[in-house]
Amino acid sequence: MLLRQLEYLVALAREGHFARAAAACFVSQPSLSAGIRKLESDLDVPLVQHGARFEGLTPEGERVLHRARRILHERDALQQELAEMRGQLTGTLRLGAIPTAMTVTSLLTTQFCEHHQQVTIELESLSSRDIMRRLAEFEIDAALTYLDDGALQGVRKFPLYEEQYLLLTPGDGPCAGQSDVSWAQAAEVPLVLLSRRMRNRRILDEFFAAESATASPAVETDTVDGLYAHLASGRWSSVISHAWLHMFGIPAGMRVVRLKEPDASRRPSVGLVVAAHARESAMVRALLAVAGGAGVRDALDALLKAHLDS
Amino acid sequence: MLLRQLEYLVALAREGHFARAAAACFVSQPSLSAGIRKLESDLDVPLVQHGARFEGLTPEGERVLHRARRILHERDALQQELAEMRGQLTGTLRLGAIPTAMTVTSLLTTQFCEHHQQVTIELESLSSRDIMRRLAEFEIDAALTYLDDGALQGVRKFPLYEEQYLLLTPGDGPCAGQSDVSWAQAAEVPLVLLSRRMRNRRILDEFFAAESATASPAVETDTVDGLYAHLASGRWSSVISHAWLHMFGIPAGMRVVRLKEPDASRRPSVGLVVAAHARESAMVRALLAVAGGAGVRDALDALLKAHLDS
DNA sequence: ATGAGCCGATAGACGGCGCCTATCGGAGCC
DNA sequence: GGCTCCGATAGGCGCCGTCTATCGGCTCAT
Repeated sequence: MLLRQLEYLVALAREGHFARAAAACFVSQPSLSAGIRKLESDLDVPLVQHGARFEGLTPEGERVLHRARRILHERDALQQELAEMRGQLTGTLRLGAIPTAMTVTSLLTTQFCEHHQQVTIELESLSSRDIMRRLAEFEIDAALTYLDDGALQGVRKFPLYEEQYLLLTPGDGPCAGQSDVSWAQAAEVPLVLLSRRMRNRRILDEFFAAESATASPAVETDTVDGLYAHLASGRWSSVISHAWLHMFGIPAGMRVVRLKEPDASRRPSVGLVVAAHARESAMVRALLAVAGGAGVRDALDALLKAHLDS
Repeated sequence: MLLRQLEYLVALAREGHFARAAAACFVSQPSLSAGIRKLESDLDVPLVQHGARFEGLTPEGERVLHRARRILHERDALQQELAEMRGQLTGTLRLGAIPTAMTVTSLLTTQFCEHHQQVTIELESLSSRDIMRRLAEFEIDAALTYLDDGALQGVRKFPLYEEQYLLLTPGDGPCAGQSDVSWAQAAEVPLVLLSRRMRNRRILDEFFAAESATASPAVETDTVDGLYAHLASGRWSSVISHAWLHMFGIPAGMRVVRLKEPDASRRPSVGLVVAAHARESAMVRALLAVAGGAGVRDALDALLKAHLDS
């Protein structure tokens, strides 16, 4: 049994396609095919359902796949550990983030890159469900997401900040002059919001519902930049997270107004999650060290204060 | 990096000797040497301190060694898992036991062998410290030892029985007719006991001390069979665990007398320990399944009752 | 129905490297 | 100084992982 063959299996399961998996492994398609068959003969068990096309793994194949991921992860951790002993981390830090947390990743990555200049970072926008899957399959090292998600199991959580909400509204709009607005008020203005499929939106809807209001956005989109793109027209308002300020600031001609919180202690917590089994990865340890000292919460709070004062 | 090379490294660390490690891997000495050097060049780090003789691993080597053991263990677990899916476990169950628990292992192994006829069992007598080391280094799957040992860390415990103590004494001796004896009384008769280095003996000494008595054995030995060998002469008595009855029974011309317990709730607990990381090993799971249903405690209790009644 | 296109398996050749046996160089020891 | 033990080196063999080229079969559209 060769580690290479395990890589083939993992790639095949990921790509669901022999030729693409081979390309991902930088080998020819026959090589990958042969590797899989060799693995099958070594383990004396069929791993893939052989047919005209790729039709998934056998039950045994799934089990082997799981083990293979663990073995390969151990190997990667070994190499990272050695790199760490040499004084510098190398390789790739693979980060995921839900779209609404994407904006703050730079607060982490810039500091991380300063400390570990040999590391390249892969940052991917993912749904919270995908984050869990990718963590479990060793395909990302860590992710930024809401921490109060019931589906977060088998992970370790590291809070970074608590989300606060602002109404971003045209300077000449009805709410622009107020020091704060209620959620019910906000529901009355023309809105652009994220899609209902997204966790951020569902949180907002809960706040609206708490004041017996319902938001009826004119536009729904599934990315934060898509949302801002619409705001630029000056026709709409939106409810934004204070964490987004640091990325886009406040578009020209607009104002932010704080949304009255029914209960400040229930601000949704956003933070890093890492697989419970990744505790011993040098890369993850380095990330957590940076995250611990990054002062994300304070930086965002200061930014919020500055924007509200202006 | 090849799995084989990791095996070489583990073997080398274990044997402390290139030629012996090679023999353990069933390869020639140059092959093992080459494998180690290849591993060093692949990882680009020296792993062994190269000198005229083997002088230990480098710090990096120790780290790699640790990872190597984990990787190889994952591989073994994979193969066991497949064997389990085929309906029968194969391979080797590697068990350790402290000498005083050695006698009861057969209660587990016989049942285990019945359920899993393809599995061979390696049973080794080990000190409790060695048990911890071997578990950590993936060299044994599980072990029988005292569970109230402070050094038991990073393991999962599964109690099997609580040790009760008996005075095994010549039929014509002073205590033979009594229904029970105190520890102070027992300290007065000529004794054969286990060595002070052994945990069982230290437990006995605590019981003696609780009655302000001190045992002064005429003979100390470090194996249970060595102890029984002396008892055969009919000159000595000994304090035995009730678990030993099932192995040696009661030698001809001798009697067992129960030792009065100051506090029955403080009987030392004996059980299985497995490495915390071994939870997902098919072999370990099978062992625990057998151990759970073996009724070791009841079997030993019944045996004790039978011998005391006779 | 038939041909185009995609997918995975097969054939055959090349080359790396893991393994062997045989031997060497060096350290420690009577 | 010779003996012994240990690990490194030399050189050859053979397996197998890799490649390119091609085949067989399925799906789908014309």
